[in-house]
Amino acid sequence: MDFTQRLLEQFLVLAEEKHFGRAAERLSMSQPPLSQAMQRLERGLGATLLDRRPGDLRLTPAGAAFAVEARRLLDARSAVVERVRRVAQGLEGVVRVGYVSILSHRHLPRLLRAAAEELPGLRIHLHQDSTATLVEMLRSGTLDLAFIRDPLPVADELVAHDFAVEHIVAALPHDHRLAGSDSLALEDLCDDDFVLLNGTALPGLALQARLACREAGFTPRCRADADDLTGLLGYVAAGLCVSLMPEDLRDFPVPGIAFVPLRGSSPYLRTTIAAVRRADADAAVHRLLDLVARHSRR
Amino acid sequence: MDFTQRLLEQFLVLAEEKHFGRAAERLSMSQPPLSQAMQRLERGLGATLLDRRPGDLRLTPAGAAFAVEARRLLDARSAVVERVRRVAQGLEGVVRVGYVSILSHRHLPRLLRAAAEELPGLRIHLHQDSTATLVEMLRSGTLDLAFIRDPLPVADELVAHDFAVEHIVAALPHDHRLAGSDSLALEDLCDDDFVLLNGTALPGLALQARLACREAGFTPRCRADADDLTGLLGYVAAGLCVSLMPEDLRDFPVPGIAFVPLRGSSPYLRTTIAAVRRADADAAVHRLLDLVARHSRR
DNA sequence: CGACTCGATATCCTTGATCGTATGGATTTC
DNA sequence: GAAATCCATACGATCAAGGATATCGAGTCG
Repeated sequence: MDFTQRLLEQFLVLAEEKHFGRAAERLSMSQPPLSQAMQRLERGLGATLLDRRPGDLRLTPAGAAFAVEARRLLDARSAVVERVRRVAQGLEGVVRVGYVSILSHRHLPRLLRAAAEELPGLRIHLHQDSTATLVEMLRSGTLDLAFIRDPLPVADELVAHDFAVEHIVAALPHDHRLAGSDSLALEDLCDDDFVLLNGTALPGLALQARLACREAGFTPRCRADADDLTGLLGYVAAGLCVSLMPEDLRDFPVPGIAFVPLRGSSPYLRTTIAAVRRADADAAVHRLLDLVARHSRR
Repeated sequence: MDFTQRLLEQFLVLAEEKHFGRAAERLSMSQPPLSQAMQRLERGLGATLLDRRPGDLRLTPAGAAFAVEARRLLDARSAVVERVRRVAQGLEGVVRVGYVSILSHRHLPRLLRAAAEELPGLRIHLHQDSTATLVEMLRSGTLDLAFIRDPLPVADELVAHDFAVEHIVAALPHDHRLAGSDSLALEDLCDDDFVLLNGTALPGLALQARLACREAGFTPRCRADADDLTGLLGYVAAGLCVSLMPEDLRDFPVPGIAFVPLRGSSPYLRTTIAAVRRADADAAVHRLLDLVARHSRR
């Protein structure tokens, strides 16, 4: 048995009207084919739905049950159509987003808020990992979108979109002579002991910190190095070194550390990009990417 | 768009196989019509469901969503067929049952237990009322089945089925000379003061009590009468009168009253019948009626 | 480059769903 | 009993679904 939309509709109208003639009229058809359709329906279901007593047509208990279920079937059907269309348009769905740890502090919550407001039907699965792993997941299809540091390793299959720029600030011990300044020039620190990343965890930052110093005309005297940011923070808080860090860290006050902006910004910034597969046709990904573009810091 | 069962099935098989050729084979058809069917489906939905890339066919997000929904639609559809059939066969549904108060104590629980066990899909709506009202509700279609006292008032549209017989017992004050007996003959009470129903509430019992006395060869000296059973019980418990009552009341011990069976049973009983509309085609009612017949006390 | 794979397209056929008009048969109503 | 009402039946027409075969075109692989 195959309930066509039409057949269900015919039954429902008849169940309302309880009169073949009137029902047929409402359905813009003549009465006999309606009779036949109802017979087909009853035959297909193997149950009598209508109690045809002369002068007053009623539903059998089975008919009454079917009227309820038929309405539900029709509703379910149009809900399915609606849902599929929304998914196809990217208004509903799941996007798997990867990001590097730095991003989590300020940009990601902002983005998630915007997405929840603009694309309430979208569910975003978050995954934090290293840039290299994220890129691999993106290529293999485990991720749909990744926020990573600027140099996109393999550009052939992936496309990058600017997302955010982030200034580098100096991190000084509280008792440093410049700790109270509004800003400083990087060369003011040329005689200080530095602690910098050794490049295993955040190669972008490690590189750019050294580049910035070279541009300022000196090679930083590195008294120590560290695997990650917490290592840097430890050295600085201990009052042993100064360091260079992403400005976002200022949102997380660390006892004993002062963050001071650098004057002259151009080389002293790092950019975060949103990368997606070039061939990705997922509409939800593109909606999200569009939102990312509109909410990106330029 | 009209999702035929076949079309959904085709899509689901294709979504599993991810290969037009194999899917067509599993569907016992050739590949081209399957291609066309999927094109029709996509056109109808207004969304691309399949990502046809050479050598590997995938579902788009919309396609994946539709695969889930299509499965649900098919399940819902067969569930509807199943449910309608069960209702048509009387295995599921609602039966509105009326009963007179006396019945509630012993027979009704027994019946409900049996129904819950044998016809678990059946819901029974209970309504207690007087015989006259029940009969009227039955005729008007507000009730499907009614348990009432033997004389069925209007037999033309209704049919009666024996259900239970109930003996009449003597109700004596505790200090009555026969209160301790195992049984007594009604004529032993010919000189006692009686309290009987005046016939407004339970005309059957009122009548049969008097008939029983006449058959025993005396007219009861009525010191009082009452509207209902509680009135009778009051008089008897007060030690003022004896009375005649349905044996079921023995299940509810009343302080100060002794119930003593009567010897010679034939006239001293009342029968409860199950009445239904003669023309009722509701399968559930007939299932229940059949169960009633099998569980009736003969 | 040629064979092969795989889905799309072209073309045709069959069938059943769906509708129409005309009519029959049962019941109610006046 | 005649008229009216209401649903079922009979019969014919149409059209789209659903299928088959043959072929094309794109991409893959040895």
